Amino acid sequence: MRTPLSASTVIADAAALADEAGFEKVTLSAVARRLGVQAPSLYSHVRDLEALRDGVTALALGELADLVATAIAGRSGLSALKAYTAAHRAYARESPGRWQSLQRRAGEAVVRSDAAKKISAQAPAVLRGYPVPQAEHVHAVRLLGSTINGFLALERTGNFDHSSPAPEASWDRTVVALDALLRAWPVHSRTDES
Amino acid sequence: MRTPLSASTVIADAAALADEAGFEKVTLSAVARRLGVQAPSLYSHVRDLEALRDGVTALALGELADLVATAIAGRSGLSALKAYTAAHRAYARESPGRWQSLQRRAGEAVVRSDAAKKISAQAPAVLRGYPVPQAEHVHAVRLLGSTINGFLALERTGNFDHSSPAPEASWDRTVVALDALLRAWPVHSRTDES
DNA sequence: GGTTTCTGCCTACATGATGTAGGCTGGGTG
DNA sequence: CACCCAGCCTACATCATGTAGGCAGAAACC
Repeated sequence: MRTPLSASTVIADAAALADEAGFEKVTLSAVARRLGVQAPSLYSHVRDLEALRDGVTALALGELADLVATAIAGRSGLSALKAYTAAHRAYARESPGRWQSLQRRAGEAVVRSDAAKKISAQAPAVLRGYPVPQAEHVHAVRLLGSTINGFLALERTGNFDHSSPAPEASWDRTVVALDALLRAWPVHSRTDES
Repeated sequence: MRTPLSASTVIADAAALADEAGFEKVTLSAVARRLGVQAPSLYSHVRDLEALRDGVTALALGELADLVATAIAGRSGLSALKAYTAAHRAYARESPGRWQSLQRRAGEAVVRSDAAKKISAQAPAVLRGYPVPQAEHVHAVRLLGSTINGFLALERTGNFDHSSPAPEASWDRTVVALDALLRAWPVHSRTDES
């Protein structure tokens, strides 16, 4: 073979396969076929199937972190929120398999990765433009993540296919609603009960 | 064997296996082992693996629809919203594998099932207690579903494990936030741009 | 009551996936 | 020039899906 395989080559090809056929179709034999080698050859570069999948997850995490970072740089408030959400949605649309790879419990190594740290610092950064008290940041971040990921997941699994209008409009409404929610957050930040 | 197998027996056992080991572990051979029969025997009751999984999804859809129906009966406003969300969360916690089976694109038969129709009528029912204009119902329903499913998915995949406090508190905040959002909805229902 | 039929699980098999063990080869190094 | 070893290979064990066809026992029919 011209260029020798490497862990990153294999993982990159797995990611491409995921985007084309869905993350659940990522298989050592399929990747081997695409690379024109025999399946056992891959085990020198990747420990096992789980490691391959985790590799794709780590790759996707890094890519998404970079995209979001560029998108929200120099923005705040609604502008930052729109950029943040749009970046997530764009990634989910353009790299569906990679995005899928993020919707699962990944190995410890991935969870501890720099990309993971970077990503989890981005939502709080967006929140800085809103009057959400520090103590409430966790909750706001979780709400934000839940809504965004949830919307993209439902859209992807076809949950919105049997009602009109197109998800597009609902997405815009959702972002605006989140903005309103964050701007009005103090209202809900009572410390007694919930 | 004492009692002969049937489609429902097989699917029920698959659902039990899903709750114990995760939906992705639902396999014809595993179910056959649990039932004490040989794998090919199952093909008389279930067309193939996809049909088995769809069966579990349909089962879960029906169970969840019933639980939610009981929960929201006779309630409205925040009370209905709390019941609606709590029922979803309880189902996700107590039947994790069945809940997982709902987070995927299911076959046409499942989508067209009565249970599916029933479920998709429940969120609009909760909305009746809120001043959301009819034309905006779709968007509100989608937002509601996105946030609830998204939260449960992130919680399940361990996204909240590395920050405190426990998801519990964020969940309550989220429900309250959704209530506030729905009560204030008219504010966002401008028809011009988004 | 005996024969027939049919239902429901069986064995046998083809295919394709994961993962292990160990062999072969060609390009870089003493 | 000989050696070595990195990197891919073949061979194999195991387990999953799905098909084909066999067999046995209970129900149905004469």
